[in-house]
Amino acid sequence: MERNTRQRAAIRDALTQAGRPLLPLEVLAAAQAAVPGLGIATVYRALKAMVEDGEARSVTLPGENPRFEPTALSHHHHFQCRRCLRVFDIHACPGDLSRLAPRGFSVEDHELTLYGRCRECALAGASAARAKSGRRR
Amino acid sequence: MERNTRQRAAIRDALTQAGRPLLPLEVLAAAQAAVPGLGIATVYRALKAMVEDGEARSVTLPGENPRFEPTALSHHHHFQCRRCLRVFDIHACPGDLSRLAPRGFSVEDHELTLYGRCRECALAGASAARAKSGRRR
DNA sequence: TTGTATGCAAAGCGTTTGCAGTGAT
DNA sequence: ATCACTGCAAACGCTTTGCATACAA
Repeated sequence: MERNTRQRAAIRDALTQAGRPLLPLEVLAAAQAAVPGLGIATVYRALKAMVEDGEARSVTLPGENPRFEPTALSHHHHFQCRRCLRVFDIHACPGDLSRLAPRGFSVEDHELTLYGRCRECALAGASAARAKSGRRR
Repeated sequence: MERNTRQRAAIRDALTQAGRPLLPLEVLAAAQAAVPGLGIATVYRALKAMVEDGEARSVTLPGENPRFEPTALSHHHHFQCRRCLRVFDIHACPGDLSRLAPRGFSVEDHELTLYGRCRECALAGASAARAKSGRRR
């Protein structure tokens, strides 16, 4: 039977309060605020258990280690900024994509990641370009 | 300057002839047909160089190690079968997705993965009740 | 009391790197 | 003759696991 420990509560809270997918080390850091002695192995074990229970899922972007997020979130996608590398949740969806698959294939699910610049980095890049070229937008 | 060695030729051939993204170990196995003594470190180094040259790119699916494919392929996406876990190329694209991003965000690119059943596994699943004859590969 | 959960340290695994020898130019 | 490339093995970083202890139930 599964037990309610301070550690698991802290880990669960860290995930739900983040608002973005977290790396195991980020979960550790956040949860250690509530449980100082928390070890990384416990984080991995708890995350694994939560994924198996369908309580959490992992999100893996190319070249990055897996991040974790609560499954409770409604269907959504991700945006990674190529400048600051942060990952954002996107609460929009292209909808049904089954028409893209070859005939005979059945599509059950999809995952979409957008790449580009987040608002902050788009502004930073724009002003950098302005300064460099000596022109204004 | 970059040199043309048997090893790199074999690795490049393995990638271009596969028709699907390959794991480093799969590249090694395929390329060893041409260069028996080939080492895994050489594969990693060659793949890294090819990615930096824009000749190849890596594809990472959740819970899987990175796979590699030639960049020469036109823009496409991937389909992973949840039964046989094989990854297929999809030569279709939902098109412009910039409307999905929050305001202020600029979208430069996107990556899409569909999940479901490939043709074979869809058929196998349908007949699984009467015969346990599901074949992979 | 019973047995799961925890923390620590060691082990695993995929990937990277140092080094001396090899081979393309 | 250079000097990038290669193979081997050691090193690395992230993740998992073995084990003795702590603590929910």
